[in-house]
Amino acid sequence: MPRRKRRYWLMKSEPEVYSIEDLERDGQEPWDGVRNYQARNSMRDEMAVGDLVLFYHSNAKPPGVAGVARVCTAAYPDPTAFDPGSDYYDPKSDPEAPRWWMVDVEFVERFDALVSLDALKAEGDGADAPLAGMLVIRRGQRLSVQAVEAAHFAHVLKIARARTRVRVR
DNA sequence: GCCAACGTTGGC
DNA sequence: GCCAACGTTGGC
Repeated sequence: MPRRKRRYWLMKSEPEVYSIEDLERDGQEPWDGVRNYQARNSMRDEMAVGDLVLFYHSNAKPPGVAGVARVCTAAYPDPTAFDPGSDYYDPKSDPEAPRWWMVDVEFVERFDALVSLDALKAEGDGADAPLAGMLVIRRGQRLSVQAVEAAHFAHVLKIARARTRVRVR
């Protein structure tokens, strides 16, 4: 059986809650608390170990991609849904038929400079732009776990690398 | 702090 | 099954 092609993702986190620096420190983190069905479906049905993730800082000044993570577990039921003491408790999620699923992600890299939403938008403006059609730059896009095209993922890395080179020289 | 976008809920 | 009301996200 041919190996499944690696997929690419963008996952949002408010840095005040959990940042790329936190992930760098911790090494690995359970991505619990997602309570949106589309995001749940992505994690439960489409993610696989080894997939790469753009780690996006939302509700930040400025917002943008702060680094890269990697999916490091298969999907499993989100235990916070069963915990009455958790902010993410969902009394309608039954351990026998879990409603909410999650994966763990591990640290890969922290960009030297944030690739800001403005920078993404600047490269996504126009039909032939490198990031044209990227979901995160669309106005009103709230989905916290988004699929990213391989070419878009590569281009975001290219932006980050270009900045590093300038900074380091 | 405002508010556009949009997902969810619940009445019917 | 429609849709108005409501709640949340998240940029600005």
